[in-house]
Amino acid sequence: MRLQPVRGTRDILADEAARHRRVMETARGVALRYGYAEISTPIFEFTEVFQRTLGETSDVVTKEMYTFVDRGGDSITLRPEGTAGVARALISGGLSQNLPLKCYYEGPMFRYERPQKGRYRQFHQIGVELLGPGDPHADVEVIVLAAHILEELGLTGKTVLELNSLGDSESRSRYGDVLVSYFRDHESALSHDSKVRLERNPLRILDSKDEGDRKIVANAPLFEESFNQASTDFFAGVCAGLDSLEVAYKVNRRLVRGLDYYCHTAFEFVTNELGAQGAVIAGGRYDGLVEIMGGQPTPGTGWAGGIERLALLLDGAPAARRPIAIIPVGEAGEEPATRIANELRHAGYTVELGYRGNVGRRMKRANKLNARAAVFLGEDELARGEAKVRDLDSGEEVDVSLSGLARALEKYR
RNA sequence: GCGGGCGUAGCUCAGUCGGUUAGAGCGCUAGAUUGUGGAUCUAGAGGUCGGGAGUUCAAUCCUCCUCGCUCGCCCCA
Repeated sequence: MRLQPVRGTRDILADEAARHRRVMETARGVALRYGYAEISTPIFEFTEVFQRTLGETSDVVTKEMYTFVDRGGDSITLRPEGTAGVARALISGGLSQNLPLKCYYEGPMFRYERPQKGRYRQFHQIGVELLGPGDPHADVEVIVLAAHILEELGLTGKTVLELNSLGDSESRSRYGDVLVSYFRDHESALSHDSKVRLERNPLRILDSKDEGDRKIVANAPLFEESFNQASTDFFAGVCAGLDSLEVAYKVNRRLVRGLDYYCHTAFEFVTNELGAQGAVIAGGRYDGLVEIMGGQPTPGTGWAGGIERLALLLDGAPAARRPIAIIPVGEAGEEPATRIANELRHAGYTVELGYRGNVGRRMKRANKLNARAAVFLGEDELARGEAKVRDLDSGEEVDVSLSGLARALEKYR
């Protein structure tokens, strides 16, 4: 038996768990204020759900999916991202009768990749989807929502919003042709990786990190040169919306999307503090997705954020609550201790009850847990129906009647 | 999937140019203190030196394989 977590998975405990929770609670709270309702889709779906929507040639499909055949003979895949499941729910749950659908989700995703800092095989995402509206206001809303979450997490200064447009499907496809023919002329000078991209995903050449590629890319035709009027107007609308709300962004004409269903808006909130894993929140518009899955054509826009990556940017763990330590003194205190701890917990206190050792040991433990106060239950006090309460910051001690204990501890809550 | 670096106690790390019982600090357990914390002193527990194979009289150290971590590439949150 191998006593280690599977590669790319890990146990998340204590401080790190607290940071994750802070990311999720902050995101959920902000999303609710924007009218987004929580949705929880299954963490596995029929394989086709992801195969169809992610595009047969994307890396996610060809080499990164956790796929297996279940006992009923169906091909099942652990979700590598959240959008496809939401789109599937929209169709199979009849939610398209009640558009717009505004939802927030959080939970684990799975990709079979080589782990790195901020990248795991089981990782966790928060995300929102806005299905129905096909106009730039919707894109502005989800971007502003993301910016708002980062603001509440105190990460505005550590991230930059990069923005681009891929144009509508007509413009994107025209641009694809122009781009492929340009790169064909320079094919011999392209890196090996980019020669492969040229066949499978030419847009990806634009954000290649290879020096030689970058020189060729510098003179490549730009997206907007292939835009029709509608695409130009759409992007202008998004920019205007962000401007009016004073959300800072940087247009990055090389920003593209790996997944096939994106159109128009593409954006990423990036940081330079996580090495190669710069993107902490990324998303865009995916008007063709629902139709590809067999539903009525439904525009959509949204994003996903990496909880691990966001948590890594957070400064410290949120302060743990300071408990009240209950300390039985001698045999006589043992039974009352559990009873009083129970009462105080029901009264809403965070209570720590040591399990063994003399008073000195228990005090050391209380101190290590950063307890705010200690309640001593000794034979003498109990005989009088009292307990001794010690303020662990000041060292001050007072005797308090057991019946008034909960009230007396109010200032240490 | 490709390339580089690294795996010695719970944590951070020494160390052995191949040689007997592998060390430190912190942490942990206990005592000094059977009714009072943070300090101090004392004692103790804790290691298949990541795993396997090879070379050798002898391997934690050298070689190979493997697992894991890490950085970069691919791709992506």
